[in-house]
Amino acid sequence: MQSQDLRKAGLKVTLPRLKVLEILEKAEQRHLSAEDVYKSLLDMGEEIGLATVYRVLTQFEDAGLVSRLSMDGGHAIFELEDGPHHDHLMCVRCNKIEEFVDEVIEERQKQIAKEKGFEMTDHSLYIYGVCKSCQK
Amino acid sequence: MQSQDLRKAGLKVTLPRLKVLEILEKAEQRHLSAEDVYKSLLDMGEEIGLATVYRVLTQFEDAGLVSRLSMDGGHAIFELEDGPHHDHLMCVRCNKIEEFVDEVIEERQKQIAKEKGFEMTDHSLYIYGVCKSCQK
DNA sequence: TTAGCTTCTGTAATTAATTTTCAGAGTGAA
DNA sequence: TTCACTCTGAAAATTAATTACAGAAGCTAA
Repeated sequence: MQSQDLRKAGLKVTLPRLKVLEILEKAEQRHLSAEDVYKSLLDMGEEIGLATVYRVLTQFEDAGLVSRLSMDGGHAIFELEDGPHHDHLMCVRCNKIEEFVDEVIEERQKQIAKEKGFEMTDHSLYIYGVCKSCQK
Repeated sequence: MQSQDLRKAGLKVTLPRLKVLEILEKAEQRHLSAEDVYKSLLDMGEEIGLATVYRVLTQFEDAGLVSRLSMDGGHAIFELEDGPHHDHLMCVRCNKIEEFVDEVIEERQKQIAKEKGFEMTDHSLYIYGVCKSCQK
């Protein structure tokens, strides 16, 4: 029940928030820009302003429901925070994003932070390349 | 001689370009935003427009003299391309950036790209945390 | 060194993504 | 159901970065 997720996050249950959450959950591609979400809403016949989409996504981010990834070119994409931590592989041709989990790298990063005297709070790793289907 | 670097990059030798290059080379912190560079120019008494700074940095990037890093918050910082490839450790308090090189991670990344059928072209890794001097 | 073609530069306007303002509408605790 | 407080939409504002344009260098060749 999505309404519960919203309430748990300290957010009132409103139509825009329910719809945005629904889109994030049902999207076949897990990584969406604010614009993508906005377009999906229009496709669903929902009249929700772009400013509201941004607002809702930011609230979800603050609530830990989604995470924001800053892309090159100065725009952001959002993904639902379910499952465990993962990193990203991104195709430089079609912009498709794949996820992966790797313990070796996770471990090594902690190690490096420690060596440098950092108290690690987070990290972000992107591998860029040409995906299988774009290699033809 | 900096003029040589510019000419080699196919860029005419002009005052703005020389000055920007000089700042990138002499800065005590290797990671500067366009705004930072602009302010440094003003401090040096150079009357160079911000648009020119952006233009010059972009040209340097195209020429491979500097690389552009997209930060959270949608702005970019630039660093001089000397030395070997490295990744970044960033303090979430003071925004200071440290660099590190790690073969284990480099190797593992190639491995992962291969497993996923990607032809890896690049990657970017940021470890975020609180640096030693901010931990007090 | 000078002529002159080409590439720069500064100023101001423009773009793109995102955020904010403000007044009216909706939500939900009592 | 009431009512305070939060939310929303539309439009304006902000921020980072890019672009247009006309005048100002740089630099190759003579």
